[in-house]
Amino acid sequence: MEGSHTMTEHVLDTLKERGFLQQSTDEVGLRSYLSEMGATCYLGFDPTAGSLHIGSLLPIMALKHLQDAGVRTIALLGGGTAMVGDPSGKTEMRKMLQPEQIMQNAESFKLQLSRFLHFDGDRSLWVNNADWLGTLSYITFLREIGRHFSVNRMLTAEAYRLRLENGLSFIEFNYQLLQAYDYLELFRKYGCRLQVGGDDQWGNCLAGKELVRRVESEEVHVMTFPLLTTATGAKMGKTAAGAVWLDANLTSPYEFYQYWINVDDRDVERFLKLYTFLPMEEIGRLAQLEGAQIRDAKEVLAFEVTKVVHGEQAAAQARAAAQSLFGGGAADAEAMPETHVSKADVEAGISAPELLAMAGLAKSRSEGRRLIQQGGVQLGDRRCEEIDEMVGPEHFSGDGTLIVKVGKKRFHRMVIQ
RNA sequence: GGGGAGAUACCGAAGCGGUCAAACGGGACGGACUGUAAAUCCGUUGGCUCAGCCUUCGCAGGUUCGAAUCCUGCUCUCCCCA
Repeated sequence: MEGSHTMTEHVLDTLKERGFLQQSTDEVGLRSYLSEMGATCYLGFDPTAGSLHIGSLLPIMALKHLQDAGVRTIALLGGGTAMVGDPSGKTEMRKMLQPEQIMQNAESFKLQLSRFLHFDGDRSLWVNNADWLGTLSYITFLREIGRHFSVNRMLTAEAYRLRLENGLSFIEFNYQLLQAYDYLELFRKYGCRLQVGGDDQWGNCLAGKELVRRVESEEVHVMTFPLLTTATGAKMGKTAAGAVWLDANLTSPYEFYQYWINVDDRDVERFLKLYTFLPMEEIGRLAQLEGAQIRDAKEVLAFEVTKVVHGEQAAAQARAAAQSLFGGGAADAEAMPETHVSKADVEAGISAPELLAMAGLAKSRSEGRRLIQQGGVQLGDRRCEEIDEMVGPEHFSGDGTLIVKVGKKRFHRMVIQ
């Protein structure tokens, strides 16, 4: 099963060795399917947020691997299913979203995804399940699809057990049927025989597989990816500021890069395999590094992932900024987040806590005040000692900028305008 | 439809008339130590014109010198029975 003829390695082996495979149905059948011409797989995206975040990046990476191996990929946008809401893994019903909101999210998803998957021609498709779910007739749906689902069976599923304790509304109980119907639809329309997704979707995916078998008497496949938690047990991609988004306007390339630099030592190898396209030999070498040298591996990781998401130029810029900020040099920090302040305000003097609040480095002046009291604030190259220190023109350097540092690694640039 | 339980700060959870800006735990943040890591230790964690003041304990009223704590109504959640 090793077969190290690099060029012709089977995608399934690639995915396995990089740690993508969590569960799959009939691996032998799946393997041969993926080798067929015209093999097609789909991945669903839930447009319940305004942007994709790191959590969605893992399946996207997997999809890239599949695409590179010649598999046709379909990105399914859950415009219809988002109207219902997936109860999997949730302890309570999530807020129902407004249709307009969903549509808007869908648009930005498409834009973001097109960075990774090129929706051109027939190789990579973009579909929205609102197109077929939206026009379903309730009675018809119940008669054709609903009758294939056993409530008894659904209730024994792990995904619902949790909710049985806290209450599960009927609308959410229907989610699985709709998702299953998606698979049937894509099988019929595109001959799609593989659905991939996060492992929390295993149950929903299987429901689709079953449905296709019952209705069409055809075997289709399911493959899931692990749901990552960091070595410290936290959910992937969560920071103090919230999720790590793929949208540069929500999480700047610099912050994005920093997220990866700050990853736990124990996660480096795993993440290199999953989130970069570096060859395994290279990753193996980086994984050998020990002690402080692990930082080099983290730099490679951060650079590569940032490159995948934001492009090489942004990645290089983020790296340069990080190196100058943490390497001691006072070099340029283009990629650092910045805030503009008016000349008049600066001349009048801005209190230090106020400045922190303006820059978003503190949620309130009180918080800024506390940060200063705790010695966590640096204005330019001097530590701010007094909570009522006034920041005026003399704090800014010749080019009218002032670098404010909070804690060990949050930098912000104030610019006089 | 009937009966019961409950809604406290980011989360979990104490408090049941004053000493409550609200115990404790987790998380997060700051400091020390380091390698922009982990672990550990110390500190912080409503707002403000900050040794003082203002607004918070589901929402709206009420009792009281005084309410997160008592009363009334409302909203929501959960459980049991139908």
